[in-house]
Formats: sequence, structure tokens, C-alpha cells
Amino acid sequence: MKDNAVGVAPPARRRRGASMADVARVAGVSAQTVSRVSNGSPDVVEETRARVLAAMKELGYRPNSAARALKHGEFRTLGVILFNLSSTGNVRTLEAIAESAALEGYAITLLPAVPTQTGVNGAFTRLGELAVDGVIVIMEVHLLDSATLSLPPHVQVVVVDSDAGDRYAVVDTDQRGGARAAVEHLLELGHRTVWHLAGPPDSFAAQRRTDAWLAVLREAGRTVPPLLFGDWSAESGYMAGRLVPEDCTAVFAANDQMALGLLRALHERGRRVPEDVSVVGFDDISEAASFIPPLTTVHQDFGEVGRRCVEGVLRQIRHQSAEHGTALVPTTLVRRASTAPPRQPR
Amino acid sequence: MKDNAVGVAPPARRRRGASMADVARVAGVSAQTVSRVSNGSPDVVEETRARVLAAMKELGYRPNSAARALKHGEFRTLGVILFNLSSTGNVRTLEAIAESAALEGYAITLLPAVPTQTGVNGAFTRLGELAVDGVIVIMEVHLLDSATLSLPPHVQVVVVDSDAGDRYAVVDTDQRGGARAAVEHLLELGHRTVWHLAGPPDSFAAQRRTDAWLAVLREAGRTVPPLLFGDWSAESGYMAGRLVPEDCTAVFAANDQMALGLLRALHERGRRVPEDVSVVGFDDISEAASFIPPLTTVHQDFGEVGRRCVEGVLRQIRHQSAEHGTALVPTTLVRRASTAPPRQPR
DNA sequence: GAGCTGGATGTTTGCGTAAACATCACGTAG
DNA sequence: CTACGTGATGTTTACGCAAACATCCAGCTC
Repeated sequence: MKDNAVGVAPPARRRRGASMADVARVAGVSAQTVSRVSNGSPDVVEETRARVLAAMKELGYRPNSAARALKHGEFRTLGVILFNLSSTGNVRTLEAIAESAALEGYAITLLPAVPTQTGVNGAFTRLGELAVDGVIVIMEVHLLDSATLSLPPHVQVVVVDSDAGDRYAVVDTDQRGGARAAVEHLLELGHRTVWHLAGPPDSFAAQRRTDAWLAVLREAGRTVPPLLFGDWSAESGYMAGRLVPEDCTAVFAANDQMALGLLRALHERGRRVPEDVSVVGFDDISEAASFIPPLTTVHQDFGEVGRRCVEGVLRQIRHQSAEHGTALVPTTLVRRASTAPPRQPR
Repeated sequence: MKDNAVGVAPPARRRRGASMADVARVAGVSAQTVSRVSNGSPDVVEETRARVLAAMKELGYRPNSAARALKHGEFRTLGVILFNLSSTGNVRTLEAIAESAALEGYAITLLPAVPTQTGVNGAFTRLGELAVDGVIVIMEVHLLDSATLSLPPHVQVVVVDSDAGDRYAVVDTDQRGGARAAVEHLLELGHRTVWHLAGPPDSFAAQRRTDAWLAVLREAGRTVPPLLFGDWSAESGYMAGRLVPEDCTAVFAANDQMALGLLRALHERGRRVPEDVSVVGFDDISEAASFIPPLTTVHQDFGEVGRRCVEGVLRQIRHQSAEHGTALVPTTLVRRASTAPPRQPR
């Protein structure tokens, strides 16, 4: 891309492409007829249609969606606000959102925000000027609340990963159910108690997982070991793994990345998984089956989350009315080789 | 999201939001003055401005970007066509693209395509109707070529992961350089030769990495072991890892996921890394440092790739001229614990 | 006080499209 | 032979915004 090449490059053509009027002129018909052909109206005689299509091709006509949007009053576009694409969950969800949206004829506009006050404000400011009919927010809603700019009116919203079901339509993975399944699985194997490597305290998902872990231990009347915290990263899981005491036989990590780090720390310390320590993760990232050993983990159906988000916003857009309530997407426990009964269930 | 709730939800208001005319009426000024306030023109007296702003707030006015785009003839939006978000590279690149674009005041529209003839065609059809000023294509260009619909005129393009530098502006990681560094590193450690776990043959990036591996071996006059193929997934790396013969002391995997699977296969076979076998990956995904053992790998600067893409399309948009040529983003070898000299360098 | 200057505001216009309505040619029934 | 219906096409209009141009008025100068 060294400077602009001279070769084939067309010499600064007319800034705007051909319009209906241009096509109409070439085809010798009215602009309206071009519009009809463009929209597949049946009321055009075959010969005329052919002439118009030829003219379109000749001029490289491309319908101007701005004009169309202006006329229709809708953009057929959804905005997605998120902090980053570094978590598998966000990415998988986004992927599913894009897919379902495409199926419905909607495009997706990305609105990356940095997780600071100004960052979120910035995203909302841009959003205000954006051509979207609805918004899907993939982040904890308290950040949304603390934004000084509120969501623009006439824009419908669905939120992922939040407890704001009383104010917004929320779609979320069944965090509690997944975490319960993980901890109960470990208890059923015979472990006296289960340690927990939690995610960052400001994450709603992390909180829910921790809550459920605590609830299961209490219900079973087990001692509750101290909490370990990570920041979702494998590195933080590794650090935590070095703190786990020798008498710990089971750990529930709040996500698979941290579980990976944990596995490495245990490996380095000579503690075998699952013989000495059982480990359960959360997410079921695609690599989890190739960890050493293959990780038992809670599978999240991100595809379903994405689909429900799109479904939700579109319904709101069509009805022109906000909804609320939380839709939970169920999880399943995937049993692999990182869990086993404790060696001496003393 | 159980049915539409009745509570706070506003009762099906007017479909479209307030327009400039509405604001103008409420504020008792002309529409043009509203426009001036909206665009921060200095030629508005303080008192008038305040009145207009108040009216805007009262009506929840939001500028209609379709109208603005129609007037300006540009959308300030870039389209990104990609197959999936399952590869780290694509995701990281997309993230960087979104960020740089936002910095320049451009929004990003996602165009997921499925990697089939019809899928690609579908994406291009949608693209044709899309409100974008330029497009970044993240996929091998031969798929782009085989699409029966070509790219719409007046839309500028930058391509990632391709050798079509003679026809498009291409931005890519220095695949050859990275692969060379990996293989040379292994030879320098004293390995007699290096096996290669390649990516799918239809991937341009995979081809380049394989080419470089082959070139280095030939230049050094080493025997060239048979190629192993994977599909980028950890699982495929695991399968390949079971085929590696006992006398193999070094493997260069075409990406980190496959390296992960390879590590597991070697572990299960009782072959220690790096004592018995050295492994090098490619990508430097964030988890690579937490593999068992931490993976030596080729670091790709996806952020830079994304930034250059945006820079490239914007330059083309501004000059209204297509460019070509390939911009290579350098790589660095990250040495971790998965490589060491062979035990008996016989 | 006539003429001028310049800042603040208003009016006109057109971007490309498509709905609503108008027209036109042709065939057919009365 | 005329009136009317029908299907194909054309004309008008408005969507919301902002550039270009027009106007108006206060404060000057001479």
C-alpha cells in the first residue's frame, strides 16, 4: 500500500454513484419504474424490466440506503455496545447476534466502549448519532446507569449480563444453575468441600456464580473455604493456583481461562488433576476439551443468548414498546477428565 | 421478557422521533437555526442556543443520520466482511478495526458470511444495499473472486490475509518472516529437522507458513519430514499429535490452538515438552503463556493490522482512488518454555 | 440621517427514494 | 361506437437535513 498506485485505479470519478434518475434516463423510463424494478414489483412488463436492469448494470447502480432509510423511517440496523472482544462469551454472543440479525435482514453496527465513565458516555454519544433501530448492550448495566447520557428515546434495548430485568429486557445465561451444577457435581463425587476461584467482583456474572457456589455449600452444610479472586485471565488463574492449600481437593473456577492457569499452577506444584485435585470451569470454550487434562466445565449456549437478544429487540421495535423481565438460557455440565472422586475421602 | 410489560413502557408513541422542524417550532426559531445549534456553529446567540437546546431536550430530539448521510453523500461507516469470529486472529483484528474506526468517527458494520459460494454471494448482495463507504475483507481473496457478484463500485476495499496485492490493497501479518523465525529458532537449538503441523491448505496464511518452513529446511540442507495437516482447531492438533513419530524432536504448529492439542497428545503419550519434543506455535493468543508448558510462539500484532486496514480504506475513501500493494506487519518470536535443545543431539 | 457593515436568523433548495395519485393505451362490454 | 376497466407507466410529493443564499437589524461613520 505504498502510496496510491496509478495503474487500474479510476481517476477520481464522480463522488456519488448513479441514482435512480440516472438509470431512468438511460433506460428511457421514469424514476418510479426504476424503483419498481429495484423492489421487484410485479407491475412491470418484462421488456421494460430488462431495459432497466441493463441500465442499472451499465451505470453500476446501487440503491442509496440513506435515502431509503429516510423514506422508511427505519434503518434495519441494530447497534451492539460492548467493552471488548477479549472474552469468549462476548465474541460468541456477538457472532450469534450477527447471524440472527442477518437472517432477519438487519445489519449490525459495533460500538466498542472503554469501560470508564467517559468511555461509556462516548459510546452513547456516538450511539445518539447512529443509524440504529435498536441496541443490544453486552455489559453490566450499572455502567449504563452511571452514564450521564441516557439512551436515546425511540431506541429499544436488550441487555446481556445484568440483573436489571425490572427496567430492561435482559437475556442471560443461567449463571446460578450452571454454577450449582458444577459445585453439586464435585460434592457428589465425594469432595468434602469446594474452593472457588471467582471472577472480578464488579462482574454481575461472577457474582452470581459465587452466590450459587456459596448457596450449595451452605445447603449441604459444608465448610466454606476462603474466596480466591481472578480477573478472568489465565494468568490470574495461575496466580490463584499457587495459593491453593495442599488439603484442597476440588476447585470451581468461574471461567475456563482461569481454570487453564489453575491447571498449570497445579501441574508445576506436582499436584495431579484429577487424582489430587478436581477442577471445573465455566464457559466451555472450544479449547477446553484439549486442556491437560480435558476440562469438565459448564457449557453456555451463547448462540441461544444471541438469538434471543435479536428476537427481543426486534419484537420491541415492531411493537414500539419497551419490555422487561429476564430470559434465562439454560446451561449444561460437560463432564470431561478434570474431575474425579477425591483419593482419600477421609 | 415475558410478553410486553405494561408498566413504564411508553404507549406506542409516534413512530418517528422529533425532527428539526418540531424542535424549531417549539423553540420558535427556524429549522436552519436548529441545524446550526446541532452542528455547533458559532453564529448563534447564546440565548437562542439555550432555547433550542431546551426544546431538543424536551422533545428528545435525535438527529436523523439517514437524512444527514443523504445530504452529505457519505455514511461514515465501514463494512467488515468475515467468515467467523472463531479464530483469535479475526477477532483481534476486528477489535482493532473497530477501535481505530471509532477514533476517526467511523462506525463499523458487520457482515458475517458463511464460507460457501452462496454465503459469500449473500454477503455481497447485502453489502450492495448497505450504507458503507468502504469495506475491509477478512478472508482469502479467491473466495471474493469466485463470488458472482462483484464488489459494488464506489466502495473502497482493503483485504486481510491474501496475496492479491496486485489488485487490492492488502494488509497482512508477515507470515513468512514469522514462520522463518520459528523454524530457525528450533534449528539453532540444535534440532536436526523440524516437523510442521500445517493449517488447512485453502488458507493463504497456512500456505505461507508452510512455504517458509520448507524454505528454511531446504536452505539448511535438512531432511524434510512429511507434512501434518490440521484445521486450526485444538482437536485437530491433538489428532496430529498422535501421528508424530518417536524420533521427532521439534514441531512447528501453524497456530496456537493446534499447538495446544499437540501438547496434550504428547503429554498423553508420555513425551515431555520441551525435554523430548520442542513445540512452537503461531499467533500468541492470550492463553499461550498458560499452556503446559508455556508456549514459545510467534506473536502477531493484530492491533497494528487492524489500524493499517482502517488507515488504508480511509485514505482510499478520501482520495476516491483504489490502491494496491501489500503492507506487511512484522512478527516477533516469543520464547517461553516449550522449546529447548534436543536431549541427544546425535 | 443616509449609507454601510456585519452578525444573527430565515428561506429556498435538493440529496435519492417510494408512496400516493394521475395518466394513458388498449381491449371489451353494452 | 362509446364508456369503462385494467394494467403499465409517469408525476408529485415528502422524508430530515444543511449548504447557499437572502434578509433583517443594530451600531457605525461621515
